[in-house]
Amino acid sequence: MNPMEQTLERLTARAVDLVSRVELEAKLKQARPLRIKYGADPSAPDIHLGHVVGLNKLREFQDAGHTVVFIIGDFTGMIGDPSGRSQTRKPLDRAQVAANAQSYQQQVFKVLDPARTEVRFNSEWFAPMKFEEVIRLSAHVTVAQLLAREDFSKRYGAQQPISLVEFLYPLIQAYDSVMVRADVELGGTDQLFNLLLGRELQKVFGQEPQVVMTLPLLEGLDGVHKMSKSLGNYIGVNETPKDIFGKTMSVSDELMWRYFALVLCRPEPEIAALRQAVQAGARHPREVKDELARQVVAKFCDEAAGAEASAEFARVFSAHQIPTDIPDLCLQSTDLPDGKIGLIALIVKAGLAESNGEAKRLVQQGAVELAGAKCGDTRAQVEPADGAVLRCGKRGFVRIRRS
RNA sequence: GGCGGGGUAGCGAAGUGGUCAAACGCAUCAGACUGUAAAUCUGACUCCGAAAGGAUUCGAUGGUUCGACUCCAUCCCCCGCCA
Repeated sequence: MNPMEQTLERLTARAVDLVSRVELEAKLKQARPLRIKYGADPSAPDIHLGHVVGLNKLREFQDAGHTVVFIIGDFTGMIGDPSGRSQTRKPLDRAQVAANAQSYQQQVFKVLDPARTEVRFNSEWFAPMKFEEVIRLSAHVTVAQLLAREDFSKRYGAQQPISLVEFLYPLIQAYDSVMVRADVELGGTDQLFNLLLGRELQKVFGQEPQVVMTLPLLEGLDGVHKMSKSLGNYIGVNETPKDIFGKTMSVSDELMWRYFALVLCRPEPEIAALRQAVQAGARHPREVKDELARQVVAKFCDEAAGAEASAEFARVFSAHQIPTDIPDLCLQSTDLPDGKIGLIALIVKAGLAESNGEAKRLVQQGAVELAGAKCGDTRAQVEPADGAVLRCGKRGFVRIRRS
C-alpha cells in the first residue's frame, strides 16, 4: 500500500456512506489542505459521545493536514422551530447563542486541534440575506427531491405534519457548504440527504461538489436510540469523570464494542480479538468494560482521572462501600427538637427524595441505611450522630453534620 | 372556507357514567442476583397522612347526575384531507 492509499484507508475507516471514494482520492491528490465541514446545532451546547464519533473523524483529517470548518448554526438557532413542537429547538437570543458557541468550542477542542479549526457562524451569510435571494435559492430544489428523504416521505405517508421550515433546513445547510467552499462534509447517517443536497447546490454555484461521508450513529445508554440530549441517553464530554465512568459502565455488554470502535477509534481487528477473548472466557466482560470506561474518561479528562474513577466505582458498586466524596447535610438543633428527627423527614431534607411518599417508598423497599444500619420503619425517629452517613439506594449518599 | 380526526400521568397508549389515581408498554426508581449504573427476575412509581382516610388529576370553563375521564354546552389548542 502506498502512502496515499494508506491515508485514504485511514480517512475512510468506519464510514458508512462515501460519495465518492474516487472524488476524495482526487481531492487528496491536489496536495492542499482540504476544507472539512461539520455543522453543529447551537441549541444544545452539550457535546456528547454521539458527536464525538464525527469529531474523531475530523481529527483524523486534521492530523492528515486538513482544515476543519466547524459551522455553528446560530442563524437557524435563533429562529428555532416555529412550530414549537420540538422542544429541542427553542429560539435562542444572541447572548445565549454566544454563550453556547463559547461552550461548544471549549468542549469540541477536547478532540479537535484548534490550530486547524475554522469556526464559522452561519448568520454571517444568512442574516444579511434578502427574501428575494431566499426564494431564488429555493428554486433550486423541488418538493419531490425533498420528499425523497426517507423521514419526510415516511411522515408524509403517515399523514404527519411537515412544516415548511423543515423543508428549508436542508437547503440552509446545503448553502453553508457553498459559502465555506467545503471539500468534504461529515455527518451522521441520518444526514446523508442533507449532505448530498450540499453537492447539488455547490454544482449550481459552479463549485466542485463536496465529498460526502457519513458515520454511524452511536446508540445511547438505552442501547436502542441514537444518543441525544433530548432522549437523555447521553454521556457528555464535560461531565465529571465519575459520571462518564459510571454511565459507560451501564452500556450493555453487546453495545460496548461499538463504543470501542466509534468513541475510542480502536481498529477493527483489535476489537474483534477482544470480543473473541470475551466469548472464549479468557477475558471478563466487566473487566473489558472497565477498560473502556477508563479510557473514555482518559480521553476527555486524563489518565489519572480514569484510574481514579475506576477505583471509586469498584469501591462503591462492587465492594458496596461509601464513596469518598459525598455531600454534607447540616442539621441545626431546631431540626431536632427533642434530639430526634423523623426518618422520612430526614431523607427529604437531605434531598434524597422529593416527597414524603417517595421517601417512604424507599424505606419500604429497603433502600435506606443510616450509619450502616438498614432502616425499614417508615415511622422511625432517628438520632443521627455527627458524621453518620445516610444512604438511599445505590447512589444516594449524604453525610450528616451536627452543628 | 368545507369535511374529518385528536388533546389521558415523564413519553406512547387503553378506557366511553360508578369496581378509575386511571389497564398496558417504554422510561425511571428500589430490591434480589451478579460481573457493573450489563443481563435477568421481583416490586414501586400524584400529593398529604403512622394508618384509617383525605386532597388534587384525564386540554379549559360551566352544566346534567347521588356519582363524570366517560353525557351536554361554550371555549382553547393540535393534525389530516378537500378547496
